[in-house]
Amino acid sequence: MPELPEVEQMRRSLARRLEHAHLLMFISLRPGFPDLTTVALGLEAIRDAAIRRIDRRGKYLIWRLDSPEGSFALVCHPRMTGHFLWHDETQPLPPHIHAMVRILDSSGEPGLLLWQDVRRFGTLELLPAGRLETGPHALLRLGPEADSWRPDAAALVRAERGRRRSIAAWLLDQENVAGLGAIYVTEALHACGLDPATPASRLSRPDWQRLSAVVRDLLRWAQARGGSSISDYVDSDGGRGSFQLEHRIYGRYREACPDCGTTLGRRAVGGRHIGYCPRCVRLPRFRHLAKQDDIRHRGRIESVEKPVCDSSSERISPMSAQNTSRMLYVGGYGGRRIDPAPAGLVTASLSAWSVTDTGELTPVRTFAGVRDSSYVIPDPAGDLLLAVQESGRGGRFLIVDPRSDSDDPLAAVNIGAGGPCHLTVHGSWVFTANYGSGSISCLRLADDHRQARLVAVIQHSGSSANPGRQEGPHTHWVGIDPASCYLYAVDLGIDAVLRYPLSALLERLETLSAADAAAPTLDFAEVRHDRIVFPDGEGPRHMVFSPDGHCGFVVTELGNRVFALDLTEALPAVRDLGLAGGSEGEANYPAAIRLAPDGRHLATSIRGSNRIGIFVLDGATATRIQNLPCGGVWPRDLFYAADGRTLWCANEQSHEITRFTVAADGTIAGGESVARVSAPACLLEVL
DNA sequence: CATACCTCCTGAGAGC
DNA sequence: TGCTCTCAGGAGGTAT
Ligand SMILES: [Zn+2]
Repeated sequence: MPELPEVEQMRRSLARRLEHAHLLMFISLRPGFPDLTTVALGLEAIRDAAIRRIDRRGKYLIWRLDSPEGSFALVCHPRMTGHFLWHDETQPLPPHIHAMVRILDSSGEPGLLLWQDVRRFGTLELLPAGRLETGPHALLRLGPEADSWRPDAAALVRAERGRRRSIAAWLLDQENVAGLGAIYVTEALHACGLDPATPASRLSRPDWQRLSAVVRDLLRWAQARGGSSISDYVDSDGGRGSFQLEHRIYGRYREACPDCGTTLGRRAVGGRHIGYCPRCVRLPRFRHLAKQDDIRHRGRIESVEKPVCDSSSERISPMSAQNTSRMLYVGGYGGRRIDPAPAGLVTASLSAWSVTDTGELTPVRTFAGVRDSSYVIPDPAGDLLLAVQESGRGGRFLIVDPRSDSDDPLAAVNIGAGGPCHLTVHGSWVFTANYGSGSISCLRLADDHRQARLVAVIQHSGSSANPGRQEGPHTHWVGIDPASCYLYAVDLGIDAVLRYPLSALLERLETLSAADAAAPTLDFAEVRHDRIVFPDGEGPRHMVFSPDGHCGFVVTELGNRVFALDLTEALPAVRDLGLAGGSEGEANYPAAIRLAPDGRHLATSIRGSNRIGIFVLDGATATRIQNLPCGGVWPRDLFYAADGRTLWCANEQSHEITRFTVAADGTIAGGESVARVSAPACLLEVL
């Protein structure tokens, strides 16, 4: 199975129990496999082998063993199907087990580990530690680890000159980069718009830089997801990865390209196939095939040498922030949701754009140290930005100084929960909505707001009607009403808006904060709140308040509706105001709902049919007056400029910002693409 | 030498 | 149903 992320997952899983364990016996079950016999005999001669560490190099797993006879390395290569699994001896032995390892773990418990390898290509060998550093082993010839591959691009251009092999063959050669295989080569090449058959010698210096950056990001992202689990592959603890759900090209031969719809093809490389999209490739196999009109028609870049912005580039243009009064910040998943990269595409997860009087956007800078910022808000107390970072396991709260020369946030604070997607601030308190964990993290800002500390996590629980999306709580939005009476939390997973009386909550948090102990997790049942219940399966997502704070409007992601909440009631009921946008019968997943600065209109973004709905407010009700195409694909967020004349739309899947002009009657027009930025997820315009 | 092809295996799924 | 065919997370060996 495994490529680097999967072998790394195997390593982590094995290390949990094997590190500091003792290897008691290695039993070969196949007398006919000479390699296994050799390992068994070798280990028989070593008494009392302590397992110091489990390492990984490329796709090799290395058990580091210490014994009175010296140090040894058990070097394992899983090839296609080899892997270890823990065995319960009361159960029958699974098929294709070729060896067993008896151990005594650090707590004195015996364990039996099986080596299973259906196709028998995997290898196990025992080497004296010295031979790892010197011998002729292939392990010694491996190139740099793919997840930290930072090549000297100029040297590669020089080295490849005059050679003919394809870039796919080059990447698969473990002596160039270690750890890549068919999956990640396929995905990385598509992300770079490279045909697998392109000769490696055709790559320019920026091409190599971009390719290596994409490879690093891809592998790190895949590792955070536990790798790819195809068919029934599991790690030694039975765990599955989830990156296979994000394969865009691999395993989709003859299906439609997720980026352009063209039927995917494949190229034979080294006896197997690497998929690709014939239309998305920007660098064809041979230069003479690149017809100018074809390239123009496709809107792709004119020259491969044209510099491409990636997340490691510091400044996009030297223009400084203080020259312009309006600034649009775009947050999102720029580092990882990758694309065939048209010219001018900004791939940062947080970027700043100056807004001219005519509404044009000019990139000012990126923040390379910020990853996956799913939501960004201003700190009302100063000039800082507050954001949440939706990273693999533990989410983070970020404080960013947009004026700083540094690309790194001032602070990145663990929020004790996963998948944050929204946040709000009230004085020195920050609350994050954690979609992944279904919780609210409460953090206290330091006096200068340049640092923060996690004080408590309020954990929701429950589920609702949609088995795929509502198997548990998924807190999607948090906010405080204009009168500062309640902290509202919209939970998509349990079909409810919860409102926590703010003064009581803050009092409790202040007490916890003063105690200066580790942040506790509070069951939401133990924190006073009202529960505003939605119809089953609606999946409430985002909310806005009417200007007087008496009324709330909630858009539901699963039901595609807008609901009104009369917040002056002791227990508000929800009132259905109709479709958020699009049409009945379409698959629509609304994302944003925003109040226009005139206080009389609402805008909704409709993912699916890619529309924007405009509502006119009339007291506690709202009526939809427009249902327009958003100009892009998958409108994830909207933002009204402060003067109310412009509405920005972040199109996550077409990687662009579209712009609408807002008339005095609240209707919008336009939808032209004004900026290319990869996977935008949130917008914030400040003056 | 660099590069393309073949091989070592078993099982799953498609097509007939 | 069963049969044949192709393909699968890899890499080492062998012809050109
Ligand atoms: Zn395509």
